[in-house]
Amino acid sequence: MEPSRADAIPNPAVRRLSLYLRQLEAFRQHGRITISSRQLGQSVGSTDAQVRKDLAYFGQFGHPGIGYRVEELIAQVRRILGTDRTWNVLVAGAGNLGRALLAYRGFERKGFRLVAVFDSDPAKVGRKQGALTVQPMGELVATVRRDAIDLALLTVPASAAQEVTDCLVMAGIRGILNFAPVSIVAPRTVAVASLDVAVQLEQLSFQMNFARATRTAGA
Amino acid sequence: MEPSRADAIPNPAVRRLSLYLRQLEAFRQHGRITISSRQLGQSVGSTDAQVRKDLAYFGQFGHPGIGYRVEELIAQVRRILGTDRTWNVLVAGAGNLGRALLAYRGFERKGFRLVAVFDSDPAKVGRKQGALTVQPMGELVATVRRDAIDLALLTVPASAAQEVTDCLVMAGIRGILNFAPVSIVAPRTVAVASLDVAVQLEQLSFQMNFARATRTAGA
DNA sequence: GGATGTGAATGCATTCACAGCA
DNA sequence: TGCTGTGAATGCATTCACATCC
Repeated sequence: MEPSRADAIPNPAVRRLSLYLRQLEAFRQHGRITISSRQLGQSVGSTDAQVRKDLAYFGQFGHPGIGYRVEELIAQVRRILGTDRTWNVLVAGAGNLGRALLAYRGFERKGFRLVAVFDSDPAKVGRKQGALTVQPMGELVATVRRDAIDLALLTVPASAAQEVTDCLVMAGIRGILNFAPVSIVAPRTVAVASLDVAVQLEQLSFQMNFARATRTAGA
Repeated sequence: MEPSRADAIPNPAVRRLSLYLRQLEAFRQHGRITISSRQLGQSVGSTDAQVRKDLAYFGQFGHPGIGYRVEELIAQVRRILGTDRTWNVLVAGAGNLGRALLAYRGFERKGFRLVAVFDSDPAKVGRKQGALTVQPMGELVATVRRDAIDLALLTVPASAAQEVTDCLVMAGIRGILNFAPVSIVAPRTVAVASLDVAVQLEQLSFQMNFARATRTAGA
């Protein structure tokens, strides 16, 4: 079905897939039934050829003369990204950011369910955080296993990031989204992505100096 | 000094510059005086040649036989990124995320000072948020001018993102970091970067399906 | 010896442009 | 006619490898 060798697929293409999906969902909400590669590309600041090429890495989803059927393409892209299922996610770190993420009700619709929250601070353990209760780190392994948790949002302070990462890896987590402003190291069997606000601000700062705004394509 | 045409500089190089800076600050904290391109590259998961090439776009900062002086290179990179000064930043949207960002004390050190917060909800206006008081949107123009604010963190719901963006642009903001899970459009004179948690989770999801973890280089 | 800086070579990603289908 | 899918051509970014300097 898909090319079995994922390294044949340009990484930038996968990033754009997420953006296409976001736009497609917006188009669906507006009642669009079909959409051309040109329109989809324009909506994410890209070209028609780019859209077609990106999608073609994974199969033939379009209909010549018509374009792409919105509903159908959403399903395909979700399947490709692996969000045609629900991933269970934990939050490591019940600070301001962790709590803000827990309160956000938009992940479920995207295929991610926040099912647990952990903190090493005894003062925070036991507190209710929405529907969830903050658990001590000691329960990590058991909870990950019991609730079949695959992903972690790492929202601890920079100083604790690596230590907690190691715990997550031990517990069997397979993917980590790191919000701490440090690099973390994990075995290559564990997927890691990072999201550092300061880094993005620096990119903006640079763009503002050289007015040639090259527009950082969404992340 | 720098090449005057910023489009001669690969965009990925600028992104890596931020990561180098983060590592350099860590090395400084550990007391390192000099560092080689190899060591710096390794610390961000890159190669020595890549580091040298990236830096060489902006000048000659190294010392053959020695490497780079940490303190000196930090200063240079900050100058390149434009964070050798302090940018005044506002937060648009005093929801959970906005408040979490306001509470974070790490931006100042990086050259970004959060100086104002706005919300359209009358119930939130007037509330204290740390040192700041939530202001109504109507005061946007005046405050941006008075406090010389250049950058905005956009933390409003998706449904309001475009409308508030338009207000920010009107008020004279020159850069926007968008946390809402939608594309926003702004004049090309305004720098825009986006930071969508769901998008990053999707990238992780993809990586986890094709175990060939290509490791999303920090953002 | 141990580093940098940099042209040249390679490898990727994007764009072009067109055959083919509805 | 309108649109996709795709080889071929282009353009960018990364890597190599070496002259150069402390």
